[in-house]
Amino acid sequence: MVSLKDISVRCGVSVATVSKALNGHKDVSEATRERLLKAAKEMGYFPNSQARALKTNKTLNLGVMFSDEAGSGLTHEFFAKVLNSFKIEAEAAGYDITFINKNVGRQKMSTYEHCKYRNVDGVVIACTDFSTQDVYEVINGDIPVVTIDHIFDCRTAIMSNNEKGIEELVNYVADMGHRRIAYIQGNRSAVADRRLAGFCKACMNRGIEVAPELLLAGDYHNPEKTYELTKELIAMSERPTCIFMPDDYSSMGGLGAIKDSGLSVPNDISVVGYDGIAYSQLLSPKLTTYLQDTAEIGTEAAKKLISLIENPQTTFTEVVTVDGRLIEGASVKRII
Amino acid sequence: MVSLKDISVRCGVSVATVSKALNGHKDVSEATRERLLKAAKEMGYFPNSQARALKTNKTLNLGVMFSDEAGSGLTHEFFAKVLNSFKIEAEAAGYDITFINKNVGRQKMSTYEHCKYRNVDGVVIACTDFSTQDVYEVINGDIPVVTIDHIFDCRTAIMSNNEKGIEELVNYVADMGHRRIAYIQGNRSAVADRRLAGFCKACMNRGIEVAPELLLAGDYHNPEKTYELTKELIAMSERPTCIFMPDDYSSMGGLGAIKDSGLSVPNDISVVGYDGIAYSQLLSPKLTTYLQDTAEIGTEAAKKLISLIENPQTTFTEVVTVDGRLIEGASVKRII
DNA sequence: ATTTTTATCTCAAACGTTTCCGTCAATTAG
DNA sequence: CTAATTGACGGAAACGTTTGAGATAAAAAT
Repeated sequence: MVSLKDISVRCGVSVATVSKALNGHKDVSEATRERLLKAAKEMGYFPNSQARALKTNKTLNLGVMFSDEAGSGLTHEFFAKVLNSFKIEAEAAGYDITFINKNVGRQKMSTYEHCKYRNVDGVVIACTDFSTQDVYEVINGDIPVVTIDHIFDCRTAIMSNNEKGIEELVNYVADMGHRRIAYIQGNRSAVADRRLAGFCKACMNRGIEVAPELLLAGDYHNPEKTYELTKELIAMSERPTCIFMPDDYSSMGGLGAIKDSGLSVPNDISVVGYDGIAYSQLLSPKLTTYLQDTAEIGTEAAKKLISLIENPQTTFTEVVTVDGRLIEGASVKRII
Repeated sequence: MVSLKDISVRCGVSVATVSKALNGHKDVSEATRERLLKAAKEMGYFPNSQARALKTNKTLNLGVMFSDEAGSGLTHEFFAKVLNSFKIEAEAAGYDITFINKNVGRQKMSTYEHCKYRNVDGVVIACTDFSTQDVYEVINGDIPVVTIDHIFDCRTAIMSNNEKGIEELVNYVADMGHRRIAYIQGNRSAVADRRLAGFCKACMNRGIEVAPELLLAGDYHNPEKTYELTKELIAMSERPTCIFMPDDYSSMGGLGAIKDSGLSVPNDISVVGYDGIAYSQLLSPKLTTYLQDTAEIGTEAAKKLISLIENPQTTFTEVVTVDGRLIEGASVKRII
């Protein structure tokens, strides 16, 4: 490994000068700068990030805390897409991203401790469960943090506009004439709460009664559970004309239940999903759903985080709301 | 930030002793070790990974090179799952993983240069295109490397058994009585070649003619293209009784084409996919496909890479083949 | 009682940077 | 012509570790 020193001896200058030349400081003549740059290139020099970080306390490294009770963080399409755009934006700004977990070497440590150990410049948190000790520690630590889809006091959050998304779907469905609408919730979480709030509010605005028996407690990303619940709904004496599934993926289970019951979508019953994943538009009929702007969420998260890091004095905690877009498929039938 | 020095002054011992105590060296008495450990904990000490790496030349950090012409690396379910299990295994062994790209700070650099800069202990490469200059540099560098689904000379590779997968599918389909089988290829790559080879070989073994007009050049992960090609196949005078789709995701396009033509699966035409993604089993009929053992691939990749890193002298380059498993759905009809 | 071993700890260099401060010559100002 | 300014560069400390070689004292062996 070729170091600054190697260059300095070969060129007969001091290490300090080489460092300054390569980092574009002004107190080095143009002539020597070029000479040193040339030598550096010839010798295949690359800065040692560890040494640099040791001195500067900047690692140009962003931690990603992605957890999920199922442990399948990356397999989750929403997370994967958000992370992907986060990564692209971060990389464009010169930051690397590394996953933060709970052990390094043989030692166990908390996520926060891990962040300190690696000296990440900032952390983005995207979890299904924000109520853990691990999250709490990071939130209360002194590393810049951005959270996704969860609001903590005094921390910047990027929020997918869940409330608005559901509202738009309710309005759409109401416009199609539906009045008896079932809603299968996701597992209890801030996101689920917000969506439910949006549902109830929009129903109220449209004068639609929210019948308790049509408000089912389901799970996100759980087609099996959704299958069961959909069966229950279908078996009702006064069957709903439209079902809100927890998300697109789960809706596959719901659609299966409907098919297995000898009914068809949208003729016998209408269905809407949530997320706007690719598959939803490959089904027939295409699913009417709400596309979350995952690209924008990830990009925004990276931008805000980097801004917090690089301009700590001028950047303030804020909540960024990212709207999505209703995708009109063919899974909702006009009944009026 | 509390350092070894802080502990040493507080406890009245030398920095060296603290270091040794905390790292479990034997030349420190049990009494002082405990005293130091206690102090370290109380003071909230955490080792500085940069300083440590600077000395030891080990970062406990693994680079991940995930590229994809579409730039959608993480969104790709196969990649995401492999990466996920890779991550789990690596973390269990105490390694972090960071994505390697082409710029750090304001500077542009090649992937290999980036690896050197970050001093990753090893790199795993999973790309759709292995023929780039960037891959070439890494392969020819001096960092331990494991590749996924591509074989380079003198480098360990983890291979999904594509040949066997297709062979099993052909045998299954042949057992069901199909003789006129269409095969939509993925885009030109080592994987596509291997699958095609498996297809031809198995057909030959079963005495099935591989008709050139039934061998179509398609794309992986491209439902639209697959839609078109399936339409072409359906329109043939002597229509195939079974179609091999490039992969499960693409097959959604093919299934759409069949439905749009007023035909049904599997009654009018049989279909098989490849990958075994979750969605394929939520369709009705369920897709008959080949489940790649992504968990094993990722786990194996991490194990081999770590082994190369930690036992450079006793570990040799090898090719690990990971078998998958045929999933019998209901998309292939028995016609004999 | 002397020597050897063992256990425990310290010294000090090294890893590759960055950066403040100082030096020295050349240029400009007075 | 002297004094002040500027430009270009070097010295050296510092960041937080690790580690082999030495030091010291206590224990064991002779």
